[in-house]
Amino acid sequence: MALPIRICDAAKHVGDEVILRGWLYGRTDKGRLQFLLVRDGTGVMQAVVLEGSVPPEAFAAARRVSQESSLIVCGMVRQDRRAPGGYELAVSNLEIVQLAQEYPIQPKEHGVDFLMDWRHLWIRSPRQAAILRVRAHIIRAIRNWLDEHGFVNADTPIITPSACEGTTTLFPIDYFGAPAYLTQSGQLYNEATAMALGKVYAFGPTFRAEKSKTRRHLTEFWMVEPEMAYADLEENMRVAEELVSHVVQSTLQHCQRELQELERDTKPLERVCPPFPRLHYDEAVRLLNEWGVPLEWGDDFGAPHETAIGEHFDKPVLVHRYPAKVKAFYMQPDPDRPELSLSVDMIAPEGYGEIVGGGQRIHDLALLERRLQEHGLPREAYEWYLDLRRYGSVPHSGFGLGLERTVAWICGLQHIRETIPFPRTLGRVWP
RNA sequence: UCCUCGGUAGCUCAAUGGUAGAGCGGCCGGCUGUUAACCGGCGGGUUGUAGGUUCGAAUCCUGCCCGAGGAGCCA
Repeated sequence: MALPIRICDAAKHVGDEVILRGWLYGRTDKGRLQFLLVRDGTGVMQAVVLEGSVPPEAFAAARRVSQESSLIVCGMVRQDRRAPGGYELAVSNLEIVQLAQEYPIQPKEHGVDFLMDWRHLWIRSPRQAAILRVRAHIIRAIRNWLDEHGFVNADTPIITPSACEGTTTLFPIDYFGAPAYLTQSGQLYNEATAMALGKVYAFGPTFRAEKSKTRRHLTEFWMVEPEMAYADLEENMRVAEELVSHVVQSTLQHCQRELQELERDTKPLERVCPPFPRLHYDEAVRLLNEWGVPLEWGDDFGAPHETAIGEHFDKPVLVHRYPAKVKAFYMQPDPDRPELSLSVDMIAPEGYGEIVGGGQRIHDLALLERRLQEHGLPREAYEWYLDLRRYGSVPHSGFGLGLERTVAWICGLQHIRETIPFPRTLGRVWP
């Protein structure tokens, strides 16, 4: 009896009578011979329908089935080097589930705006589906590594009460008449859960109302944010490089088919293993000026600086000890040079920019209070955060890894908007 | 917010002040090995929008709208 199979398992069923349930991706009409490209979410397979080998009504269906119609196809799997992918289905019967209307997306070049308007259908294309499968694997790899290394998943709220660092980059919402905001980071809460559980991570969406219009920005994106009690900057960097290396190697191992579909050159990814180069901020400034990308000591990196650093190394680079004034208020100062912070950014190779930002947090109550004041932040909003320094404070560190930037890098994509099923960017909240 | 480029058929584009076109998709017909097939036929337009210049504007000028790339911004 014929059994339903998934196209990704077709090679295991050569000679078997099977059932494919999917959608018509494409076709070639040769008259008495119909080549139907059927996709089922796991892959695409050619189904060959020959007049006379199927009931007349099934052949009629094969002739009129339109792109993206849903259909169920029965037949025998056979190996044939003429078939895309090497396997095809010799069809014995076929049934249209729903005959699709004229499909707007053709298998050819389209403009970005057009495709984004049809994003709910665009994700059916093999390339977009491959990206989403890689994204899913990367999420799994991140969770697996953290779970296996003693981190407890403790998610932080998406609705937050106060505008901690100014309201311009926050999306305000009406919380039963009171102002509230969508989170831009779970970090402050992670520090609380880390004091409760030792090593934790939050993994969820974050929101930034920045008017950024670049290939690296979304207004809604996902971050994984590990936080560790009793960890210093060095341990933080070790965890970041091991996590990123694991994610890359695991993706190479499990997503060969997808990376091939994306035509990703995997050689640069194969090199991604510990240790990553570590670059002191002082040294980074010196090198950038040497390379002709001027940067004054004390300034933060812009896109050209990140690109230059990424281009000069064949692994992600850990840039550490940025000047305190370009980093957040809670960054622990370098004990030897208080004008520097114990901060770290990881810059991905191949021009993909910053994928990790983090550092060691201030654990001293008095210093943290002083920093809040210096940054002009409302103390009342941070009382609970200051409590973490009143009740068993310890040195601690953590970082945030941007999921979409990581997916874009590993997949080798030109734009971050393809890394999430329904991207939210400046000027697009639809569909 | 700034800079640059763009907006013509469902899609991808052409027409460089003088009759708005092609390819693809769709529809009809043909073909037993196609690979974004091929061959023949058929439909498809308020040239983003509002003004201006001109005998005449898709084309030149101005405002606005929308989009793309980049910058700034971005724990």
